Amino acid sequence: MENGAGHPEGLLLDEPSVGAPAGRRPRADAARNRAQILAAARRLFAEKDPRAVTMGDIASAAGVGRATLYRRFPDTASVAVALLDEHERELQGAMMTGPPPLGPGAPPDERLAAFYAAMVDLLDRHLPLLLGAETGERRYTTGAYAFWRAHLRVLLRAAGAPDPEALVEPLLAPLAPEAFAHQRDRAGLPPERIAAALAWSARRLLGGQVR
Amino acid sequence: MENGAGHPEGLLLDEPSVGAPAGRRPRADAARNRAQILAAARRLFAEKDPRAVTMGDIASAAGVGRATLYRRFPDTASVAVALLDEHERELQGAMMTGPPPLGPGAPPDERLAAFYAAMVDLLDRHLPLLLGAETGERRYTTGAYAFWRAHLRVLLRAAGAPDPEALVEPLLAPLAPEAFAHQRDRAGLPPERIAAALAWSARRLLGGQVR
DNA sequence: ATTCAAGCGGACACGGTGTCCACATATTCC
DNA sequence: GGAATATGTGGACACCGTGTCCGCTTGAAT
Repeated sequence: MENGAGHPEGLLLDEPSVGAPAGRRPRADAARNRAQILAAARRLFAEKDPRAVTMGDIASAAGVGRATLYRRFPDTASVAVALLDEHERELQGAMMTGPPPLGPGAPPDERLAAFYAAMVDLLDRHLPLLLGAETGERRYTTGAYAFWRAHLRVLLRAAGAPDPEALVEPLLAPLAPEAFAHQRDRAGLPPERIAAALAWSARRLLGGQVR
Repeated sequence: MENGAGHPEGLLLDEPSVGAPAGRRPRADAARNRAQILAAARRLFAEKDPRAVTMGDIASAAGVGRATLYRRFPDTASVAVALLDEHERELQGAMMTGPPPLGPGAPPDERLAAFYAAMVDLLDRHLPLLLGAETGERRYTTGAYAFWRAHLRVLLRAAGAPDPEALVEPLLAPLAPEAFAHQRDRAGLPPERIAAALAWSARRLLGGQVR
C-alpha cells in the first residue's frame, strides 16, 4: 500500500499509486512488466473508447499474460487510476498550498472559478483516462473525489452558503467526465467556453457578500 | 417506431413508447407478454441494483423466453425507458402548458427552481428506473434529455445569461441519476435538502436583474 | 552454486449477450 | 368455419469478457 508519509491533516490526498508493491523493492522483471502495462494501457485508453478497453486488451498489448495483469490491477479502472495518479496529486498540491486564486488567499468565488478552470484543463488533457477511471458509480469512491468534496465544502462555508453539505454535489456534478465528454465531443463546445460558463456560475453562486 | 402524431412544434417529447409495435394492433398474446415483461421488469429494477438486472432475469421473471424479450427491447435500458415513458411525458406536459411556476408565466429563476423540485421528485420516486435507463452515456441520448436541454436553454435566454448553450449542461448535471443516488443513498441527504440546495442555486444563478 | 520465494501465464469454469431457426398460434381471407 | 399467412415464441448456439487456479520460470539472497 505504499503509504505516502506526511499528508497534512492526515487527509488522504489520493489512492496511493495503485498496483505498486508495498514492502521490498520489486523484482526487476516485475517493474518492467508494470511499466509495459502502464504504457500499453495509456495507449489503449487514448485510441479507443476507454470504457471498452478490456483486461485482455491491456495484457496482450503489454505483452504479458492476463493473470500477470490481474496480479496488480483488479480491473481496468484501477489501471486508469494509476495513470492518473500523478496528475491529480499535482493539482491537489496546487489547491492546498499553491498561489491564489487556486490556492488559499483569494475569495471563495474566485477560488471556485480557478478550481473549475483547473479541472476543465485536467479533463481536456486526460479525458480518456478519466473516462476509464471514473465511469459511473466509481467516481464517488475514488480518493480524488473525496478531496474535491472537502475543498468545495471549505469554499462554500467561507462564502456563507446555506447547507454546504448539500451544495457540494451540484457544484461537482458538471465535472463528471461523461458530462465533459458530452459537451466537448458530442456538442462540440471548446473547453474555453465550458470553463467560462463554469466561471460565470462560480461567481454568481459564491460572489457578492451573502448576508 | 410508432411515430406519434401531432407533437407541438414537431419537438420530440420523448422516445415514443419503446417496444410497442407500429402499424397494426398487436396480437393478443404479444400484448399480454409485453405487459408481463413490463410488470416483471418494474419489480426487478426495484428490488435489486438496476444496473445488475440482465435480460435473462427479466425474461424468466416475466415467464417468457429470452428471444421474445429481445424481439421488443434491445437491452435492459430500453425496458426501463418504456416504464419511465408516461411519468416523463406527464412532467413534460406540466412544464410546457401547466400552471406556474413550473409552467410558463413565472420568472426564470422560479421556473428553474420548480423544475429542479419536479425532477428531484421524479428521481426520488423512480430512481431505480432512472438508474436502469440512463446509466452513463445513454443519459445524453434519450429523448427526455433533449427536452430538458431545450427547456433550460429557454430559461437561460430569458434570464439574460451569457452563453446559454454552455450553461445548460452544468445546470442539468446535478440531476444525473447517479449523482442523486449518491447524495440520497450514500450520503444520506433527504430529497428535501437536495431540492432546497438546488432551489438556492437556481435563484442565485438566474435571479436578480442581469444587465 | 544453490535455494526459495516471487513472478508469470496458459487453461479453465462461469455468466451474460445477441442471433438463428424450427415450431406454435393469432388473425385474415375465402 | 377452415385453410393460408404473417407474426410471435423459446430453446439452442457461438462468442466474449471475467476472475481464478496451478504448475512452471526466474530473479535475488545466501
